Amino acid sequence: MIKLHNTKTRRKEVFAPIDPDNVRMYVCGPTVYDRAHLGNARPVVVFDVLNRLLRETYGADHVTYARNFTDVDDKINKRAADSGRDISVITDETIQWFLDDMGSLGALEPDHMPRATQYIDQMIAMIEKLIVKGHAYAAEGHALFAVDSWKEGYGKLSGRSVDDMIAGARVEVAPYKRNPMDFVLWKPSTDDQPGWDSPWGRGRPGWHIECSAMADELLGKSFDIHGGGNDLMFPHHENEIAQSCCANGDDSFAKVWLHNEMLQVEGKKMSKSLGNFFTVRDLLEQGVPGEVIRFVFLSTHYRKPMDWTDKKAKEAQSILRKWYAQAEQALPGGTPDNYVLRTLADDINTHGVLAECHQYSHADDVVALRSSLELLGLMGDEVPSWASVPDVDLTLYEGRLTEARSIAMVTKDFSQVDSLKAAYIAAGLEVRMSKAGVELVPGPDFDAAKLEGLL
RNA sequence: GGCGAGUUGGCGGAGUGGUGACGCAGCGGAUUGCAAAUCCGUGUACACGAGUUCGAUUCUCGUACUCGCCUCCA
Repeated sequence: MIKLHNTKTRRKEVFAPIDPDNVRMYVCGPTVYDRAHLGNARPVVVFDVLNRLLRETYGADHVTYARNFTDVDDKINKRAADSGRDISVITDETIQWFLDDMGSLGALEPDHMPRATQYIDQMIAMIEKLIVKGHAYAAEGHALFAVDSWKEGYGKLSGRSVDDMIAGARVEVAPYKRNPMDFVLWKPSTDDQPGWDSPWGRGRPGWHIECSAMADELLGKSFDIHGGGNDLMFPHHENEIAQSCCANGDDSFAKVWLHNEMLQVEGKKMSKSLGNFFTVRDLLEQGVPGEVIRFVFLSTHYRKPMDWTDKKAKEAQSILRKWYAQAEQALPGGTPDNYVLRTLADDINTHGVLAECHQYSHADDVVALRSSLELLGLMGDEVPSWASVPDVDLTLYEGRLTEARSIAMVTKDFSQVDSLKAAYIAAGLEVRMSKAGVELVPGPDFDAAKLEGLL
């Protein structure tokens, strides 16, 4: 039994799919004009975990997950104009970057990854439908959604009314708008901007219509889950709902709305406008493994703000290193423990699963540990190379230290032992001495070159 | 100004109407030639005020503070 916090009702609800044989989820993807910053990655990881949970629960063949790429947008146009590069070159490149970076975080690719530019016809059709039904109108080359035509529904998701919003509105005041809150479905393009022919002239779609059109095309008029960052709640998701529900003529569209909280840096939201952002690629290049980033993300519940700190990353790295060494002893593909599944099913309580992993690790239950890590997407068929223990034969070095030690036991002069030990530690080895003998274990900073000449 | 989310021990961070996770760090001990690793033990934490209740950190209301959205943003 999966429970999810539905933004629409502001409550945690038991999730009951419309059709258990085809559970459908749509998540808002990126606008592709630049490398994804770390904040962009949070929803990707959150909904990747949910996707895995749904697949585990309903069967991998009974889940359809769609996430879009917005490849028509003024930010892209600006990037093209500034760099002199072709729009398609920029979007193709950025999409591949995104997939590579998110792949590094262990995110499975969705079943559908529609690009907005491939669904222009569907968008135009939906806008025409809205106009026919009196929910939209054409004006000066634009097509606009008329919020007054759906006053009873507009603003419900984000808990505001049309009248409230107009009071403190900071929206663009355009003479062709009937109501200041009306938003653009279609806008005219100049000759140097990308455009498509439409009943309202050559132009391009507004931002929100693509998600409505693509979700309709790929998932149907009603589907189960719609997700994204909570900064999209208004206006983006509100506008999507308005478009889809009015086009469909009922209150269909997504049943459950999920929103993840923002990622923060130094207590402030990471965002492009604040300039306090860094990319996933930056972190990977600094040597922070994708699994570590994922672990840090999963250690905070998705509906709470999360501060990214170096301390968390370091802690995550050493915990994962320890876990991988244990999990390696189990076979891949095990069935997740029931308790773990129940925990994760409780509104995606990833932290709870990690807490359970600590218990498994402590009890050395390598089978349960491995299946849990796999469920969270922290482990595949193999231990990540950064965490795997180097395959080196240290027998001779162990013998050398054992010998020095047994002599010292008699002479009580440990200087030779201490200097050997120091040299081994300097080479990144962990030195374990006990009555049973000497054991050397390569640590994260192991450097075989530093062992030369020590025999 | 409007709307929303949040406030848990040194830090991070779950959860619960009644015997108060877990991780990291700290402290004490075992172990060790000394260590490391490991193991055992250890913390009278739930912003404040009022209410409901036999009993609230957990429910309700209010106050303060923090954060987010209302403009491109995940």
